[in-house]
Amino acid sequence: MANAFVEKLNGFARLGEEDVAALGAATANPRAYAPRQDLIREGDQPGPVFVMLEGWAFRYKILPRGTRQILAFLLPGDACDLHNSMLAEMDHSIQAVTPAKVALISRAAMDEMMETRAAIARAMYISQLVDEGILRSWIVSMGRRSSIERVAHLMCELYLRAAPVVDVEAGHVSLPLSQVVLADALGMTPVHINRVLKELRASGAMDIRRRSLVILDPVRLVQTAGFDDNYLHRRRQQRAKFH
Amino acid sequence: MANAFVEKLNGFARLGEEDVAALGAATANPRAYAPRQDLIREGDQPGPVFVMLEGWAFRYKILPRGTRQILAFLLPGDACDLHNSMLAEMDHSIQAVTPAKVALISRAAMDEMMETRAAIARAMYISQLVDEGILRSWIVSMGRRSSIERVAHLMCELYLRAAPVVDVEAGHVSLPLSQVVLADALGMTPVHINRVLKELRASGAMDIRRRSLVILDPVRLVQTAGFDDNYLHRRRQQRAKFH
DNA sequence: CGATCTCTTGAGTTCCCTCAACTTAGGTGG
DNA sequence: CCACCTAAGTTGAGGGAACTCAAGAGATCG
Repeated sequence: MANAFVEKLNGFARLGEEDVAALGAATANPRAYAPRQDLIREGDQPGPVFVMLEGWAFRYKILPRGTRQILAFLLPGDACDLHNSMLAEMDHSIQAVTPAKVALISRAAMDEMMETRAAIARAMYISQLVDEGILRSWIVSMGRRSSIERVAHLMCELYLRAAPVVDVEAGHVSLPLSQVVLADALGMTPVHINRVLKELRASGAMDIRRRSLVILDPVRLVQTAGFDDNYLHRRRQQRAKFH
Repeated sequence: MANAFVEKLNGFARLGEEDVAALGAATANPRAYAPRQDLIREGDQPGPVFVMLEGWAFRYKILPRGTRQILAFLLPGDACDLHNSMLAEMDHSIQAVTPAKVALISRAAMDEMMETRAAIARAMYISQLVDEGILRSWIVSMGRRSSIERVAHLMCELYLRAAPVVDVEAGHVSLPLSQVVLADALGMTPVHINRVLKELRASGAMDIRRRSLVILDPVRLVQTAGFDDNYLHRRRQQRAKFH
């Protein structure tokens, strides 16, 4: 398979050879970003579509008081909002977590692909709907789940999203997120995240060590999270399973 | 102006006469919904695009434990996800708050409009981006704002969104949301919402009486909310001001 | 091999929740 | 038009989840 982007889109709509070729060409010259480097900042004028080929990134926003809220994680294969360039300015920033390779597809090239390649267009739209579903699931988590449920839920989400695109062996997936990052994503403090992780570890459900996530007891984890994968709309996909 | 939908889209892209006519035709036969009636339920197969012409609704999700999280408010002029019909099933439900008039635009009719009417397509895409921005701002609120900031922020958002489409006189706008609904939207309990509203009332920033929102001190409200309207992307719009 | 970031643990505090009772408003039928 | 009924709003008291502050241990890197 050419790259994570192609792989992901192919999970949403059956791509033909020409589609794959077009996507391959569009992502042929990725740009490298260092950890903590911003791909784009709040207030910037949106330009090309970003496509993560390697590495992780996140969308985030800094509040007046200096606190940070992470809004989404971008994994290999994920693309940033298709039509963003229609807006006058970004309302949030995007930053690399790990060293990352990111393809920049110009507005014109993207438009052309969307017009001439129906399968790609379809896959991109579905992908965007899924991203929105994830946003909504985060709102649900923050609003109505306890901290332990919230952490467990995010781990379920990230496991299922990461499994198809990174090296994974039986419930073991690399998770390059510090506790500070997790805290800012889940609306908690790093101190409390630490205690929750300890608790999840103690319960035997999962373990996070050296930046990798090991799901020891999938059933228990899904149960404590109250996790239902319907919002990821993985019908057509080579669904990763919990173990 | 024909209706709230036309008015809203015209705020995002300059519509021509033919565009307005096409939108008018597409929304000519709205369906009526009663308060608490679901427009569509989680698990249903998505069909036509919903367009709110009159009344308020919200997206929501019920958790296994029976708690509810509201994910977004739909005001007159708002449309539900353009490409939703590509998904196999809804991952959340939508319910009317007030008596509502809702146009149902079939997938085919919508596709045709998007293809032939560039201004409409552009406005719809921008509208969707703004909706996503609102989702993200809710995540920020839930994650990093105190309860009083959260309430104040939602009031700012709803005031600016409602002002263009409903009867409003100098900081006074009708707000048909019970405290239970507000609580489920903000991830709090009705009891606490009540106390926060009392506090906001006492501070002189705003008042909610008989289902209407009165913004008494816009500056103070915006300040306590830490509100910045950039995420609503109202550049081209007949921007409602706070008073 | 010091400097810095990340993680861990403890102690005390606060914000928001739970439970419970009461008041007010709105709507319906007698 | 009032009597009743139910939904919505209000207030108090007590408890608990998560926060703040603080300090030390463990990694990671130039």
